[in-house]
Amino acid sequence: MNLLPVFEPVTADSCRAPAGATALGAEEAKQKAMVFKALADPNRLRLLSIVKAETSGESCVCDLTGPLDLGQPTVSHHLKILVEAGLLHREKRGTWAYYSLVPGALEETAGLLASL
Amino acid sequence: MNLLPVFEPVTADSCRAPAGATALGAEEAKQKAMVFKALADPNRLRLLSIVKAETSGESCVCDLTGPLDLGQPTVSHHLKILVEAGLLHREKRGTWAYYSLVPGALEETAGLLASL
DNA sequence: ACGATATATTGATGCTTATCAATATCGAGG
DNA sequence: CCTCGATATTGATAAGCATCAATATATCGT
Repeated sequence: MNLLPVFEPVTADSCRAPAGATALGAEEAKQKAMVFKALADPNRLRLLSIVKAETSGESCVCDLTGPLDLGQPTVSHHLKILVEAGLLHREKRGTWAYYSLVPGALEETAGLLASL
Repeated sequence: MNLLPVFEPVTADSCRAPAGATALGAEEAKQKAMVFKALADPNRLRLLSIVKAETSGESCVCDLTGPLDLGQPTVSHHLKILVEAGLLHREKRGTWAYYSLVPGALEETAGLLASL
């Protein structure tokens, strides 16, 4: 699952074109909404924040389960969503899984707002 | 409902402080998540896009119901959510309701990502 | 090979949300 | 005042989501 630009054939079924012709297409909107959906949970925002604050650039799940008041499976679930949204990168080394910010992902997401 | 900075007393119930001490607090995370929740729907993104694309800076509901494949009450509901998130401004003139982008709101939201 | 530890997956449950149909409200014009 | 048109609200329903308990998987140390 990637977030590369998706070119969408302008489905010309819209009744009229009241200056909204250049607006976001349905498919494109769905893609962008997926990223914001990943951000639309307080615990996931905190996860991102913790990973970002880590000086080493990466955190293992054991470091993330404590600060949040959540069980380990739930944290694992949230991390998966963040990875699938393209915001976090997961690397497994031995028994541990290390999560790090995908470089530029937050900036790119901020850009989604500007290009609405 | 505003989005001004909220100062939260660091609830010192976290077991340890593994460099995550400076991370997002629970209350602050909930506030930010609320804004992203408003953006986490394809149709709401399209609504924002249409309003933004309008040269006059504002759109009435009748202009917004057409392009989206949704009924009028649903569009009204989505617009309300965007207003409550501080992203859209609503002004009623006569029978019509005009929606416009809150100046700087999108940029401020983008800033939320940078300040994670 | 075995037990211990870290993480992921599954299944279930309660809560939230997107949507619509029906109705209410509110302003304009006759 | 009454009707019409535009928007909002309510109630209901179905889909989605966050969470947990239990279990599975995988890796390390002995």
